[in-house]
Amino acid sequence: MSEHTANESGATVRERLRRTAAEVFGWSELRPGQSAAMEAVVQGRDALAVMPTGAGKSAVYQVAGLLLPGPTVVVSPLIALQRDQIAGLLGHRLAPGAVAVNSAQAAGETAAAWDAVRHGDAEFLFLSPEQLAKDEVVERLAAAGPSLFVVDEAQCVAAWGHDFRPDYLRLAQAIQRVGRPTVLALTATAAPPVREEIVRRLDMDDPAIVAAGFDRPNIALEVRRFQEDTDKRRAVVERAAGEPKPGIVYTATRRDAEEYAADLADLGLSADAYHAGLASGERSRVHDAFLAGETDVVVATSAFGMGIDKEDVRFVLHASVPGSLDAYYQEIGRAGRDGRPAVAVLHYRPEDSALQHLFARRAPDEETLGTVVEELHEHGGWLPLDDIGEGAGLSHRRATAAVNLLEQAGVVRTDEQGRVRAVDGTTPEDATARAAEEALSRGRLEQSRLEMVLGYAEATGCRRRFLLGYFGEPYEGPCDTCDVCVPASAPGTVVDGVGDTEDARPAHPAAPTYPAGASVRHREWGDGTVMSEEGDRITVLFDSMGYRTLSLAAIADQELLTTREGDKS
DNA sequence: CGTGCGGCCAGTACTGGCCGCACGGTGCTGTACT
Repeated sequence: MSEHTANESGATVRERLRRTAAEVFGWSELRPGQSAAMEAVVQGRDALAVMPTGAGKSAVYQVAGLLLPGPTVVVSPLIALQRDQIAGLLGHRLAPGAVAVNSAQAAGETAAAWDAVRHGDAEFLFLSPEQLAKDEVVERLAAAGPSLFVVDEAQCVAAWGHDFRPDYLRLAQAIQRVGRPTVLALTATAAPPVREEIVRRLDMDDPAIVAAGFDRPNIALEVRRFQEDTDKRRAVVERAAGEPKPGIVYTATRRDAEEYAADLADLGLSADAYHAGLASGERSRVHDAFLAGETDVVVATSAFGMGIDKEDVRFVLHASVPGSLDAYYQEIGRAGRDGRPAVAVLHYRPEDSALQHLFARRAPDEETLGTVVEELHEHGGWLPLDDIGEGAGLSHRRATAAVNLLEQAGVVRTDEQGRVRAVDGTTPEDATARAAEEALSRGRLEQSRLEMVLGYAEATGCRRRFLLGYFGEPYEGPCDTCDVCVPASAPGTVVDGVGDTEDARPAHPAAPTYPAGASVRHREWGDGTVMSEEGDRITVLFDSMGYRTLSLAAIADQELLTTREGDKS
């Protein structure tokens, strides 16, 4: 970053951003969230922007990247998303070059991309986190001197980094190695603890946090509870058939996706299944047909979603509970982007949460952990990550996941060259035990996230208030567009003066309350932050225990909670 | 943790029920073959 940008006044920066947005991209005005995030990064400050899709997240790095001297690196989880972003950029006549480096393109294309970056012909370089695990890629990038490092879909850091795509948890090291450019993390959905985790994992420095409003008032919220699996299935199919099209049905398993799609097709609807087990050709066909408006319903696992930029989705049904409200809000957020009425219905059977429990609690692979620990202690010095577990035949992914866990447990360190070693004074037994404890604590947090989903499903108060509270947004309610505020028996025919409505609202007791955002301390569970208040219960996010719901009566009786003065940082 | 499927038995000629076991989600990558 040059002196000249660092010394600019906010007003001058705002003006330059405004001009660039207008001249290069043709955007006549910037939204408050967009310009706040742009201003921060142009002035060299890290930023995390939590903005709903459609609020123009990409514009933040597109405009800011142009005002900073070096190239902009954009880490994106899917190659298809990288393509979309590049196509979007190249669509603007005056926009600078944008290239990608990934395994799906020919070697010649990759070589040309690096040339363009080296010669300053490409302002934007798109990469997966896995690319940054390669020394060669890191070295080339470092030589290009990037000024801005963007992590798009940053919720992936928290959601995928721990086991599925462990290179997400090594981005912080990669950022250091390419010269520590300013870091910009972008996501559509992230509850406060997820934001905190993104900031911590990317090692962001006092970031500006820009969070636009979460509420999507045109999406009606509904939960239906079932005892029997067959009743639930019938309800899902009937609902999907009955609602205006197009829509998405989310299932927990690939098999369910296939079965529901077949059931809907039997009713004469154009319905496609979508999941990661399909051939890639079929996946693109389903994806493209849906975007083109040729499909009534896509029935999918969580594989379907990122990159679905479709305005007129009228419903998102869940045939089974998702693993977190973060995932849930992300998925239902694909409905009603045109601002017209849409509906999100969660079909809930308590038994269905078993699968998500399993995913949340999955223990780390102890054998891999043992192998990695042994290797590091035997070697003693700094070891390139890819050499670890090589003899034992561990995949890059498994070895990286184990190293990440050990690093989080504080028994392993990484140097400037991306090599790792055991921290002095730790024994192998110690290392394994602490890593296991770390994994256990993470499992507890994951489980508490699932508990919040069940809390939402069984909420007796306004669902919108519950959801928004989870994302740290105070909301009074009633919303008049959820099944609690407007009972389903009389849709659209709410009569004024119905006695129940008044009674359903929480009383306002004279006793001390715990407003959302208050810092509290529990006798046993330590420090936490109040997330939401519903009726006679509050939900608190504890630093070490995850989410817990407490009854106000029990708190009062046993003097469980004290309010902490001031705020933790 | 819950579900579905294959195997088995019982004991009747087609089906029904029980037991035990395997399986369950998300994508990048590089390499070996056609």
